[in-house]
Amino acid sequence: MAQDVARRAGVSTATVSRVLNGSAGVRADKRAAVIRAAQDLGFVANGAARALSTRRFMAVGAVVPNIENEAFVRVLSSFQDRLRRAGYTLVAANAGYDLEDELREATFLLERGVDGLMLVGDIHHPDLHARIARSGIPTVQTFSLSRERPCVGFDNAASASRAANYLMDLGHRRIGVISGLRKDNDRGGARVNGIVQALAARGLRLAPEHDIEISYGIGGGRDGFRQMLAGGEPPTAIICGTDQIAFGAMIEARTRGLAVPGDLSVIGHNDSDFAPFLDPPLTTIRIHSAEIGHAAGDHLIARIQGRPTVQFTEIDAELIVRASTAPPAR
Amino acid sequence: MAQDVARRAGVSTATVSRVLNGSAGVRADKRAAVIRAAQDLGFVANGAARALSTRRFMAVGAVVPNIENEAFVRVLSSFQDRLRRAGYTLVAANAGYDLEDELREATFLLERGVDGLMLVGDIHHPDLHARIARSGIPTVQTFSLSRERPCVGFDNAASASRAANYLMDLGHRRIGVISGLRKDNDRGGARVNGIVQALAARGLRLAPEHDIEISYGIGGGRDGFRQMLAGGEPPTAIICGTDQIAFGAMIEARTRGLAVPGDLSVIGHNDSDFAPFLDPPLTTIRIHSAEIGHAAGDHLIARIQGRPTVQFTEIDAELIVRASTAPPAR
DNA sequence: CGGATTTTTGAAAGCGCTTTCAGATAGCCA
DNA sequence: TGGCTATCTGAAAGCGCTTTCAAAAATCCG
Repeated sequence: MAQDVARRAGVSTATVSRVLNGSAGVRADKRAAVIRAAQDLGFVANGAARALSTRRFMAVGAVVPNIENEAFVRVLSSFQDRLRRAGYTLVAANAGYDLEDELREATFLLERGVDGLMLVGDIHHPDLHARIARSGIPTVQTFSLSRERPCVGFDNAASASRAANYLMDLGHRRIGVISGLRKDNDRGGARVNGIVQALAARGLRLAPEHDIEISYGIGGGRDGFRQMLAGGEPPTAIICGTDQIAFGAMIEARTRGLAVPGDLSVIGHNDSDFAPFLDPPLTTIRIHSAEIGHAAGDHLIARIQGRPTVQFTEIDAELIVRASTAPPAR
Repeated sequence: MAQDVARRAGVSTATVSRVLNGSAGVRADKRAAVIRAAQDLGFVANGAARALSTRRFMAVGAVVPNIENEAFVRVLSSFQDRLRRAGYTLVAANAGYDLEDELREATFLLERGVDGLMLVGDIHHPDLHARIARSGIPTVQTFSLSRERPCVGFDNAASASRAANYLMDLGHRRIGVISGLRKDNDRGGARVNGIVQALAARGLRLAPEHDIEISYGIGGGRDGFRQMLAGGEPPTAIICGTDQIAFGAMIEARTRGLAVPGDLSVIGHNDSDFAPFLDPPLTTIRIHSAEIGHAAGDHLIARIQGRPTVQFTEIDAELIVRASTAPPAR
């Protein structure tokens, strides 16, 4: 098809290619002729041929645990933003919190052809890195930090610790945790660990009946808190893995006649859209999704283009204090 | 690289290709040898070469107004589900409710190489269809119906009408609308039209001060309702373009001392996760996102593979009645 | 104005697969 | 076992670009 353009413009395909790729060294009149011809014909280069020839796919893959999860979507969106600017396409895939599936999806992307890959978290299928290494493309890990591999993320343990310390500073001693499923999820695990450590540092511990693991969502939060109440003395404060879980827990608390924050302080994670509008407005740990996505995108593009990069980027999470937390009742 | 496998297996690349693509007619022992060799070498076919050779990209594009919008994400997710089953990759792009941007993104996908394209809604840049036609790939329109082009969607006007009729059956006479921005958005427009028609059918009209257009989100909903109250006699019921808007309106109503549904009935759109958990639980129009995505995916795959399809698929939206609607106060 | 440079240009060689087509093998039956 | 099919297999021709390399054209300079 570049043939057609070449014929119409009275030049060779080599010149067509040069013009369309903006390389210098084409006389102005020929350049104009090519552009005209391409326009007239509505020429659209064949991406596969170009990719085959240049050995560049102009595409970057991303494998996230759940495309429907707000936190990941926000990061993907800002990630894509940066890719597009550099002329790259984002191809996103769903791993569904399962290492086998993640491996399968990543392999699929590798086969399809991508120039770089974004992954979430630290825990992967044992074969994943070998396979990526073999393909020779750069990778960036997001949402959690790593010493071994390039990453853009935050210290999940530290930010959860901060939340726990904040609650303890308010005077809470019985603190509970409702997290999403932690199997194959280093972020969730790290958060709980951070909380456990913070508690330990002040001589407290996370009671097993206050350590609840449920599936994500508002319904999960309700179930989780119900479960927690079933286990003896209730906590005076809880830290939830997401704002949805926190929302569910607050609903359940209200149903049980517990006032938030009077009888129960609640902290969420992610600062979802609705968090400031809950009743009471939810204290939560805000992840700077846009910055993570931008940094990850910039990093990957730079690596693909062979520019120097930093391997470790920490984007601090932030505790947003609203009205769902208060000192415990006397 | 298929070279390497061929050499190692002691066959030609033709046979390697045959084995790896599952085509019949390869003797069992050679087949096994090829599979072994491929495995040993960790062979991953070059997608570009394959695409160039087969003239198939094994990718499908989708351009949605906003990747961060729950309704679109859910459809994309189920759409992708079907594509993956058929071995296709989804490449999604953001149009941001702007026709120029949509055109640009669609063109980008076309260049990159996709075998099919999913679009949202009926209103597009005048050049879009010409460009798609030239590329010769099948397209499917989602979220709204069309007589001209293959589509999978629902009748936005009819479902909004249904909501209005339901409110009128409850006895409401002053009904307001808070919609998202309607510029270049046929769905929003159709919904308002549906409501206007339903009202007209019963001799009512939508007062201009009760027809509010705001940007999406909870904050938008609050602002919208505040604006509506500023315009004279308040409505006894409102229909909102999304559940987020409805949520915002409910918050604003409560702030103003209006009880829901006592003083104000509220209906949302989309049946978001949180809708059943609001206080009171939100009556809303549920869009069967998963079915839309599946149907759109199946349709496109069938077209790509040259199988017969139906051109018009209506997936009915459904009014989910919860507690945010009631007869108006006397 | 002729020769030395510099700038442009096109022919042709890939890129790594798939697929056709004809030849090689294997299988079958008399 | 020979002759004839039915199966398999590999050589080679693309797929539609990019890019190298050498030749052609334009420009420069003494």
